[in-house]
Amino acid sequence: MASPSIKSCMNATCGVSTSSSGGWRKGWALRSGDFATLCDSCGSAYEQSVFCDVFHSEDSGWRECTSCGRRLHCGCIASKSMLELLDGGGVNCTSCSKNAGVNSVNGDEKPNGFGMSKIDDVGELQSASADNQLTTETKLMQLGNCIDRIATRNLLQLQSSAANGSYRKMKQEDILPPAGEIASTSFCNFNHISNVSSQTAKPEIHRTTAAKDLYESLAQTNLSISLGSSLGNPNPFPGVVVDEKVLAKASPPLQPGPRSRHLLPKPPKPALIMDANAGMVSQIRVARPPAEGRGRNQLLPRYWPRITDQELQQISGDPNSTIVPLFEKVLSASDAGRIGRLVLPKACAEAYFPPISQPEGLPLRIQDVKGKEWVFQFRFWPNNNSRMYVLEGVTPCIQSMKLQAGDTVTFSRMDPEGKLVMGFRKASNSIAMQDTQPSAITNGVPSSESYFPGVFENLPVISGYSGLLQSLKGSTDTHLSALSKHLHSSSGDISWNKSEKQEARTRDGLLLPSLLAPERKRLRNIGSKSKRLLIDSLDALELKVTWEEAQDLLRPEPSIKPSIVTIEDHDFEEYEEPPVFGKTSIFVVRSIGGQEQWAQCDSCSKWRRLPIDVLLPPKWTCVDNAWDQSRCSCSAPEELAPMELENLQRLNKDFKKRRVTSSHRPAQEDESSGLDALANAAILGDVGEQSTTAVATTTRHPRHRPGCSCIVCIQPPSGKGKHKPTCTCNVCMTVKRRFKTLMMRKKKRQSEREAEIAQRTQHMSGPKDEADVESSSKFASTPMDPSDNEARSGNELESKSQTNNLSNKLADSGKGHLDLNCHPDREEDSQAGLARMSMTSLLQVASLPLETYLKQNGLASLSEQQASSASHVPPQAGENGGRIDEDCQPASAAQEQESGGEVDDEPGPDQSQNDPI
DNA sequence: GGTTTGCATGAGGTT
DNA sequence: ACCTCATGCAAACCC
Repeated sequence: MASPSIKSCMNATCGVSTSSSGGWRKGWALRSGDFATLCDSCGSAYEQSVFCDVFHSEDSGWRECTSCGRRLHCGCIASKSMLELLDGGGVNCTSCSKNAGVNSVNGDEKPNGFGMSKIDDVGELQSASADNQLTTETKLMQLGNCIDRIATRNLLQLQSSAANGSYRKMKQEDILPPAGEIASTSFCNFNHISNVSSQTAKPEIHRTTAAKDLYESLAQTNLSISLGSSLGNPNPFPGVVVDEKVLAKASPPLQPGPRSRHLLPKPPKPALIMDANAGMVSQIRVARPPAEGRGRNQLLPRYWPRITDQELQQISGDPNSTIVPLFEKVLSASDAGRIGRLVLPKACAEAYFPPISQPEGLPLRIQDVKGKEWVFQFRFWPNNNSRMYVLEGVTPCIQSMKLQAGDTVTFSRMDPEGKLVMGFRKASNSIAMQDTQPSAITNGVPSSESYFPGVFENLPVISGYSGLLQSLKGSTDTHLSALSKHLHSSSGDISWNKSEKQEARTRDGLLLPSLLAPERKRLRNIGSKSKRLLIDSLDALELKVTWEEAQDLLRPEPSIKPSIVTIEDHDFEEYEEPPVFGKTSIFVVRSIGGQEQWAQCDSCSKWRRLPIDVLLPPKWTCVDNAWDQSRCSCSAPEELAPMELENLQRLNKDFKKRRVTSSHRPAQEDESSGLDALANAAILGDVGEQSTTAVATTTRHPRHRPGCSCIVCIQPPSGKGKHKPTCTCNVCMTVKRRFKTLMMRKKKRQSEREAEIAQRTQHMSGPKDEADVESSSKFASTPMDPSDNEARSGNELESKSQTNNLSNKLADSGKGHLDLNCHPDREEDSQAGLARMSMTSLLQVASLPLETYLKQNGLASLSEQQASSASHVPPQAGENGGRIDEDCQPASAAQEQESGGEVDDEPGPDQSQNDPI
């Protein structure tokens, strides 16, 4: 009961002195029942020496009457009005009107061990009185509870203050009471539990609901706790608004005091249930110092559970169960991997999980939010002079929760039962964002992603919490995710992420500024520790997508011509200026009309023809069409003929589709891009006017515009080389065609020669067109850059020259370009200078003759095919036999064309595709 | 050959 | 300087 104001740890090696101001002792945790005291610093227990004079302790959200031992949940009980805090640190229950005396601790506390002793009725009142009956363990737990309560009280106070609008900027760290304080309490429970061996949680207890509730409550609890603790206010009154001053003062003391070393043998303590301060629903996610646990002090802020008060509140919806947030951890790649091992923070493991002396550890039963119980092997590995704790067999659980690296797993304890509850929070972007922004406030609600502890540190706490949603990505979401459901419903402000919905995460958290600080720290820690995660998670994907998209929009300055650099016989474009962003457009090359650029209005979606050298801004509408007054309004009809429009749209659609797909199958898609360009070009040509060629935008490298057929762009990405037999990417198609072509050629060589001759003859007339086409195709190929578009299709060489500008392209028309596509094998093909023909020529050929050819051969469908899949390989390989060569060689193309049907047919669309060879 | 298990290593963080 | 923990690695184990 009454105790000296100052006590020193009797452990000679510790000697930590603590003062009991207002009944609050720093560095000491009360153990239940026996009145033993644990030194938060060294973990030593002194059963006889130190008595806690103040038993008024209140776990967050819970208050215990020091007189009658009744426990009141502020959430369910109207609150503070029901309680009366005593200066001495005691709490009086207004219902009994008894003075809080010293008594305290007695049994009221509910032992929470892990499933150990349950004090069932946590509900409103628990009679501590029963204490007598309580076993020592129970008592211990109670003690722990007491401690927790104390912490709670502080928290409550803080909360109340917050509620009152007296928010203060507080850094969690500062504000939060030393984890130890709180932790110790809960801590006790765990230990206690462990000792008891009743680790296994008791299944019966309210699972699902409880879990959810718990989570929520936890969140709240934590918050409250953190607050309270942080405050460290001696102020007993929860309801009382705490002055900033007080808080400030409090905070220091509260701050984590000496950390006990894990190594120190700490007596198992019963985990205390942190009662959520129901009354205070804070939506803010706060890193809450662990309520109990011997090692709570030791816990790094990053492991502090971050649960919003709301969450906790909701979780604790069931008055009978209290959720005590224990700790959380951001899953690392290893944790989320298939190994099935979840590395537990040592401090957390030792503080909240049953003590284990053998590496084998013991099975730990943990219930997930859904109420499903999982059994993990809690064990450790000797590591240097320390231990590495792990939970084994977590894969199923993690998978069921769909967790991945970067997501956060939260461990809480459901008090009455002492059952361990596992929650999670989707990190999604969070990780990546951690360091980044505080932002992400959607509709006033910060996205979980935005949860950045650090960010908000300085922010004033909003009384309602609701206002502040900070997304600590990791933190909040985790617990919340589980609770999210409740939260959503309950508080519109905060949307908890359901594990499944990443979206949710964004909103979950409201962080108290004060708490935020710790989070920040935590974030820092996390960031540093899991840098990989940043990239691994969804973020990476997002980034990738963004990048791809960006690529599409990257284009060289229209007015800038690249310089051609030849490296190992390959020409590459070099631009002095960096690429610029612009709206994706489609370039169409018309044999007759030259090149055209088409862009779709962002407003009416109509396609408008633009000068080829125009570079559109990301957002472009008809109104911006300064080049065609007749179509500078969305009301103006579309210029394209139905067929053309259809093709154009199809092309565009394909392109987009490809892009999307590419994101998932980068390798293939990318590869095909160049070919596709040709295909597209061919398609357009087919459709609209035979001569038109459109090239879808694709770009693998910022400097290689869409349509670029350089070896870099055409090559499959390194490491991706595996293409399924059914792969229809341009590369594969090309290869196939080549093969067929070769075969075909061998068979028909002679006959083909003749045919070639004939074709060439035909071609003769075509060359001009080709030239146009080539040039055009180049443009076309590069949607982005008219100039650049060397036909993706193929020839880089040509493309090189072509790449430059349209003009250049035109001029170049593939002369002297090396055809990378050419097969060394195909000596034949390459033989004639035909090889040099280049993709461009192929394109040309393809575009014009192809159609005819296709029609002749019934290939008309090609265009369609292309439409369906630009990369589609023409089934008509047979015919293509010659074609294959085409791909490789311009010559072949010529041949094909010449051959008339053969070459042309495939070439049609395919050719374009093939061209890339 | 693939997976699991246990330990070792070392970067990063904390004291 | 020390501690924690994510990850790598190899032996053991399993299919």
